[in-house]
Amino acid sequence: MPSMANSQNRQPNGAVSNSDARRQYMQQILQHRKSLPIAAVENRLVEEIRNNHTLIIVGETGSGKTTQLPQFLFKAGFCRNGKAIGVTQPRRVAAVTVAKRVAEECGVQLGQRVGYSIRFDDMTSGSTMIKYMTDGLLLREALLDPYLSKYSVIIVDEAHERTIHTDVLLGLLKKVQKARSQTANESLNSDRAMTDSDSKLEKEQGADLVSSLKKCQGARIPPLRLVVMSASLDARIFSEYFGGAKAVHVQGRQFPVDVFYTKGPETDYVDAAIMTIFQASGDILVFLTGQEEIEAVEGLLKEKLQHLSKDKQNLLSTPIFASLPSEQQMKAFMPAPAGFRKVILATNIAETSVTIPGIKYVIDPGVVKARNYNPRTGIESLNVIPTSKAQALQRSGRAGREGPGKCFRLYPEIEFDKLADSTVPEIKRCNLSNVILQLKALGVDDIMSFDFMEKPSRMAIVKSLEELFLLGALTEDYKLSDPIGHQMARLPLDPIYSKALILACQFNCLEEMLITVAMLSVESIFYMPREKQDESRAAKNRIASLEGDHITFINVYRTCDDFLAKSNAGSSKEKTLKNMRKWCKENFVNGRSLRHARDVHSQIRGHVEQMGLRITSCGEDMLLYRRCLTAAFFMNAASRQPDGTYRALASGQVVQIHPFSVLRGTKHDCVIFNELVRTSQNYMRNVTRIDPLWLAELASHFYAAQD
DNA sequence: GAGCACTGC
Repeated sequence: MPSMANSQNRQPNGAVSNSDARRQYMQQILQHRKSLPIAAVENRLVEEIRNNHTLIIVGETGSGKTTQLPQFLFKAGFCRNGKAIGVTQPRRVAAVTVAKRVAEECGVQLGQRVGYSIRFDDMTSGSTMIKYMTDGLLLREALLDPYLSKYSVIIVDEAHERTIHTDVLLGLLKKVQKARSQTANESLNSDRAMTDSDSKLEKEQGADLVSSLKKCQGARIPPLRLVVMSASLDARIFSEYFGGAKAVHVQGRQFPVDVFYTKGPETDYVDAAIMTIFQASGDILVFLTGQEEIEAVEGLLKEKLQHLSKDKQNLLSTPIFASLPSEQQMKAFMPAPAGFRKVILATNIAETSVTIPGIKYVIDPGVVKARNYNPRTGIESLNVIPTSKAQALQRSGRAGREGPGKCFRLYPEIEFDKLADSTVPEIKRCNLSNVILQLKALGVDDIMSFDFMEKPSRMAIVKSLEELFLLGALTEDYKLSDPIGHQMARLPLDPIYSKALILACQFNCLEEMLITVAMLSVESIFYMPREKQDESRAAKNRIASLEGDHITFINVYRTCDDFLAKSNAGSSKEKTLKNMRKWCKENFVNGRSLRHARDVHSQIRGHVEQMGLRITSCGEDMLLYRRCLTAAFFMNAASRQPDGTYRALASGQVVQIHPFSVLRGTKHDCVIFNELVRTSQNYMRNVTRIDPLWLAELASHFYAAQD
């Protein structure tokens, strides 16, 4: 996409009037829109969507589908009934940037006809007709409006990524679609928008389809059109899922990327990557598995450069990974100084989440660190595994954004053929408690027979149902409990954190627990660069609580709050942000994470207040607070064995305190933790010491059989 | 001396 800065405020030499400049600019935009591959099939797409309930669009990168299709549909009158076009994205940034772009193309103010809505940031109004949003947000909307009645069309973009939200959303949309065509028919077929396909669909459906959705009595909602957009070549799975829905292919526009393979297998891909870096001649993007590996390669590169002649030292390496503070991430986006070439050492973040300009070469070792979840043990693991074919293609595509590029895959071509076509959908790799709670709140009682695109294992479903039951969210017959289950479903948190809040109200420490769940809901709070390990560790120890990580989080949150209150009473928002950045830097706290935690905190506080829970503080009585933690996280308790190891009480597994925990190296009889992660060993993350007697007292239903 | 890929409500 050519960069077209908004020229509205730029008076070109004063020679052209403002309105002329604007006209010229709009003309330029129109030309650009017409040149997109999708423009050639506008009429056909509009017709297909008019005639089909569901349409699958396979659009390659650069086809313009995300920005153009909603505009086509708006123009074709899909909003005439006052209903909006919703477009979902897996990522926040995408929703925001695309909405901004489309508002500009339409010549309207963002938040008017075109807007976006993501968590913490709603840029929509009553007049918004094209609404971009995250898929998770639309799922939340469904809790309040089960028919999604304000939309005439929903476009699910990037469906090939198969995030857990996309998968659940597709299942839900299928249901909503059927239900809505039924209500449309119930209204005496008076809706002229009814088409043959609507009545065909109505005949196919069972009588009880609507019964699981809350009935919207007397309302006449027109049928819902659904468009599933995917970049994967395989449209079949989507088409089959939607009863043989029609699929349309739209060409993309990318520069060619030559792909090279190694002759034989590489024993050491880090070594091979470094060799390849020195053979390429432009800006390079190297995909590595994690922070540790990136830092190792950085070190090796520096070492190697020192042994080269001066004229060959013009290489600048920059790391980028998610937990890197944003100021340092920015360095990857800056052009290298004249005469230098840039090597970006990146994790998966550079696959889809960020696009680094100027990349001509991609080095792909063919591995990725991926999360896996074992429902039996409740342990998450991070393993280095081969990428999928789709992932390899995505990576190589990063070299062809601005011109022809090259991709070096550090494995032989026959290995590529052996790779899985696509990555295992997230829904098969994670804990389902949250998803199940939401489905239950949407009226889906029988999870086992819910029409998932890809069904999670029976074990995973059963385990999560069990967990929700133990938390009191479900009754004995696995129905959503009242009020606890309903309250928990309303909170945008892991169910166990929602439960902790409800309990904290009874323990009079809701203020502390609000901070806790906010801090637990965000990415790592402490930042520990390898080269400043001692300094960062000292900073952490200054603020740490001997009781454990939970109280340490409260300390961090409150200390920063106090600092802000003292240093900028009454000053501007920018000043506050600046002060916060300063405080974070001095204390080796990740500013992005802490800001995020403050956002979560205020959002959740709002929800909790709305539920009528009283926010009280336990003051200095942290014993009370730890008892409350015990009551909430009783399933995650571990006790120390005579041999010094810890054993998780629920599963009996040997576990250890995570090296990042403030309790690392301490010896307490009993602890609670938030999650189990398996890397080189089974680690408990976020740990607090408790009295073992509290377990029997506060979670007798779980520990009844124990002495 | 150990060790957290990436999203999202």
